[in-house]
Order: sequence, then structure tokens, then C-alpha cells
Amino acid sequence: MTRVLVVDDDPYLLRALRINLTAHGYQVHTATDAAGGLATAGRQPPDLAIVDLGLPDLDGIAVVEGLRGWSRVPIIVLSARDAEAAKVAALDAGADDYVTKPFGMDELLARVRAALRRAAPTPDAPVISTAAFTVDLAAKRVTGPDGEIRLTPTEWHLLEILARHPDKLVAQRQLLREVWGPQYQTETNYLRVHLANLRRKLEPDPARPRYLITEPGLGYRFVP
Amino acid sequence: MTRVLVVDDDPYLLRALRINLTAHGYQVHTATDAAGGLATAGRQPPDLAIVDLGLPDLDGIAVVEGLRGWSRVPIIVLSARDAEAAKVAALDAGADDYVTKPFGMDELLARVRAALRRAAPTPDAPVISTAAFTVDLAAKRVTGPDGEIRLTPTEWHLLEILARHPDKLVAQRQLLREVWGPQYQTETNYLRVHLANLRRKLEPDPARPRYLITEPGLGYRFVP
DNA sequence: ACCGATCTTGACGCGTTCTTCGCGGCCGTA
DNA sequence: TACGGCCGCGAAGAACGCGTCAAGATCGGT
Repeated sequence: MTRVLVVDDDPYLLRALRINLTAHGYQVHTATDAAGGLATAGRQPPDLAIVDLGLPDLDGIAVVEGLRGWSRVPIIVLSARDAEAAKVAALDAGADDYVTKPFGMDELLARVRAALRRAAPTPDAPVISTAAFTVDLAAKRVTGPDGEIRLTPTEWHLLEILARHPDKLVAQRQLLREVWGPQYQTETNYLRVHLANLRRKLEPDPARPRYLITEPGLGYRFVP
Repeated sequence: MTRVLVVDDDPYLLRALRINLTAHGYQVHTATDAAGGLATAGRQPPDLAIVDLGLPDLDGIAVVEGLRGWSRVPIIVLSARDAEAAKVAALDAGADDYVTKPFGMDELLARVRAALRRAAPTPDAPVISTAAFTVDLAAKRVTGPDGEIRLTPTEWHLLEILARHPDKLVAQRQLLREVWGPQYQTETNYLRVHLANLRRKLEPDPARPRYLITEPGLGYRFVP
């Protein structure tokens, strides 16, 4: 079962979080201060941590730092509206997301799901092979028949997304959003240029692509 | 250098410990409460921890538990004569040794040596070799054809991270975060400078690196 | 307070990479 | 057949990233 650690000093909020998270199938551990939170995390490493920045020892950031020292567990930070500086510090320290109080329970649950989803795709086969080349996602390396193939950052980023969803159609918007950001979602010509460069480096016959397939008007597909 | 973390709320004792330990060649980090201690341990994992059970948040045991969650670092607990129960609890939680206050500094130092000696046999395969040099991760030493190569702390830290992931591409952000901290994630020029220095010390032809490879825009790769 | 080692910071040249644009081809539709 | 949408292609200038050097700034030890 997914284990969630909640560190908060407000007993009412703690109770509300416990009830809601439990109701959604999470196993909840709680602590009311930084020391207790870190100790609990040590005893029972959680799959996700929710940390209030306004702890009695004024040091929710210590929890983030303490966790980040040994764990990549997703951390969601709770903060009051005016604690901007602390929030930024917490994110710098390695927190993954933040929720400003007061917040709706549905929003928090959504962020919990998002954080877990983001963290989930870790343990996978990080090597995808085709007849023409091999993609090693962990080492960020592409090997062709003549040895290593050097990709530019953008090319690698595109290939990585496509390779993580083999045989699946990836929408143009999604590619543009993940590589260039939300405000570039219509610049489809970027995709054309960089896909062409990728094909030139990877495809045996770049003019007639076999692995990086265009689905006109929709997106692209990686077929191993 | 051997790193010792001391968690104690008594400033006099803290000072005495720092002076004595430093004098005996240990690198000392200190904290005055459980949260700070765990956070410090996360930032700079110690080789040994000395923890006073009588902390202001009454929870030295939390430090022991928090450390034991992710580390096998030897832990020596300090306790007042009458705190038998807490002492037992600390040992149950995973502490390695205890010293009853008041104690002689020589005794403590002896126990420190003993604890480190006991922990020493931690032999996995912490040695990575190339044709040009050898990296001993445990001993924190680099040996070249002409004997030992002296590295600065930053250089060693960088090389250590790269050597722990041979053949893997390590992202710039990750290097910056692990060596300098989360708020330096964009200072890529640090990497350029220190990598250049590393190459000057390690590479046969620093202008054409063979072991410390740059992947432009992405990060660096150590190829043994 | 001084000194050496180390780290930070800024500047420069150079090669690479990205962006941007125009052109031509393919295809479905009017 | 004409037309518009979409794609592949090539090329040019701009922007970026890297390596390098050298000058402060910082730190620890004497």
C-alpha cells in the first residue's frame, strides 16, 4: 500500500488529512514536528511526504533537507499564503510541489496523485532496442551500428519522450509542451525540424522513416 | 577526512567535543537539536554520529531512528547517569555504543576509534580503475601513474559522483545540486571550471578528454 | 594579521545548436 | 484543375554552451 507521511502541527488539519488520505487507500503516518517527522520517515520510509512549513520548531525546511539527504521521495509542502520566502526555500531544498493554505482537499489529493505518478515511472526497462539503434534511457545514450550517436539536448529530449511510450501516438502539443514549455504548443515547425534531424541521425533511410513515424495532424509515434 | 556529527544542546560540551575531535583529525559538524542534526546528516552524511539523549525536544532517540532509516553510520549516544530507560531505548533503536555523563574525553575518543574500526570493514567494490588513474571511493583517493593525485574537496566531490555512475550521463543539475546545493542548479560555469581542473589533473591530454566526457547541454559522463 | 590553497566570478573566442524563413511536394476537397 | 493545409528540406543568422584564463574573494591554518 502507498505510504504517506504527514508532518503538521495542527491537530485538526492532521485529522482531516488522515481521514481523507486513508479513505482514498493510502496508509498514513503522522508527526507533529520536524524531528518526529524525520524519525518516522527513517523508521518507515514513505512513498510520499506532506510537510507543513509552519511547524512549532519553525523548521519544516529541515524536514525537506533531512529527507532529501537520502531519499527522492516526492515531497509536497503546505504553506500559509504569506510565507512566500519559506516556500521558495523549501522548493530550493528539494520539495516537489506546494499547496497554499487554505486549500481544498480535492486539490491536495490531485497533487498527491500527480506527485506519485511522476515518481512512479522509475523502475523500468531503461533500454529500448530496434534493428538500427539502441536507446539507453538511464545512461542517456544512443548506440547505432557504428557506435555511439551524438544527439543535441533537444533531440535527446524528443527521443526520450517518444521512447518512453513505444508504439503510442504522442500528440504534437504534448511534445511541444514537455520540451519547449506550454507557450510553444503551436510551434509545430520546431517538431518538423528536430524530428528531421533525429531521422537523419537514426533512420537508415531518413527520407522513408521506419521508427519515427509522423501521424499527420496529430503527432508522432516511435515504433521499435 | 572522517566526518563526525555531534548533536548536543550543551554549548560547553559541544565546544569541548569539537576541539578535541578536531585536534584528533576529525572533521566535526554540529547541531543543537534533533531536527538540525538530521538535516545536517542529510546534507553531509557523517562517518560517525555522537548524539546526546537529553536534547531540548526531548528526543535524541528521534535522531537515532531518523539516521537508522537510511544509514548504518555508527552512533554513540551520550546520556545522564539516571536516564537508563532512554539509553536502552536508544540502543534498541540502533545506537552502537553509549557513554554516561560525566565522561572523560579520552574514553570518548577511544570509543569513537572503536566504533569507526568496527564499521571499517565496509568493503564493496569502491575502486574504479582506468588506464590513466584509479579512484578509491572508500579511501577517497585518486592514484595516477606517478603516485597519488591531490584533489581539492570540490574536485573530489564531483569525481565521486561521476565515478559512482560509470558510463551514465549525470545531469548538470544533479551535479550542481549534490555538490553546491539546490539553489545553485543553474551555475553551470562552476562545472566548467572544476571539470577543467579535474581534467588537468587526471586526463593524459586535458584538451581532448577521454574519461570525463562532456555531453553538451546535458551533463557529464565518466567513462572508465 | 598574514599566507597559501581553494573557490568564485567575469570575460573572451569558438564551435555547436536552435530558431526562423522560404520553397516545394503530397493529399484531400471544392 | 485549383487551392489550402500540412509536411519535409535546406540554409542563414542568432543564441547558446563550452573551455580557458585570470583576477578577486574566501577560508583555514600559522
